[in-house]
Amino acid sequence: MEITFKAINDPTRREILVFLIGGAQNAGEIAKQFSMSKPSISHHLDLLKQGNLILAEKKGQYIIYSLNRSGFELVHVWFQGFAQYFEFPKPKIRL
Amino acid sequence: MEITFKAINDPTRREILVFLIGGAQNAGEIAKQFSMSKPSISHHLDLLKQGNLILAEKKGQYIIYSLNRSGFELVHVWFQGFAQYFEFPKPKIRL
DNA sequence: TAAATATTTAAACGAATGTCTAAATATTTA
DNA sequence: TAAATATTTAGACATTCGTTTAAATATTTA
Repeated sequence: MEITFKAINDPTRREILVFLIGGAQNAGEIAKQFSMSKPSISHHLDLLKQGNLILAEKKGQYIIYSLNRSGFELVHVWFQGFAQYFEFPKPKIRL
Repeated sequence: MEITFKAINDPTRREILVFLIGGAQNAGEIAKQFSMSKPSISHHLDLLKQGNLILAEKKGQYIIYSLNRSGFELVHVWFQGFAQYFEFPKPKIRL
């Protein structure tokens, strides 16, 4: 849990997560989105992976990254206690 | 947003938040929960306040801290995008 | 008004973090 | 097999972070 919150703490890593909502991407494509060296992005990807927020799958010489449900679920569960405290309004329409 | 995620990143601060689910408390009572100096707790409370996760209200010589909806809402909204990504499609009802 | 209580502010310091460049590893292509 | 491509690992360095003790501020009580 500690590592998951830590992973979410950095703005670049949050941007990577949002970027991956659009679909899985290899490391190079992810790095292109940022004005930062590839090793830095690689390091961020590693932390996101450690926090179970992304999955890495090797495909030839590429590594494809995608969102990982389990990290998000962990944070979601933590927040549930507060959601109940505040009684966030439930959507009236089931989509 | 940056400061809100930062505030949530520290384990002591997360414990303070959980503690406050039980109800508002003054700084001294909060500090009692931790084996840490009062100035450290004071600093953590300051960061939580900056992140709009808690409210501070002066009551005589005490300062009463309570959970603040707005910080939690901000994080909640951020997570909504991912919740949608992971959610299984709901069956459509034929009318 | 002086002392006691509650809390914060200030200054210092080691540990953790994010970034870079250079080098290493793995895979594909010529 | 050698060169090119994709990505990571290693090492260095400045900045940020969490903690402490000491001092300051504010309020209440005797």
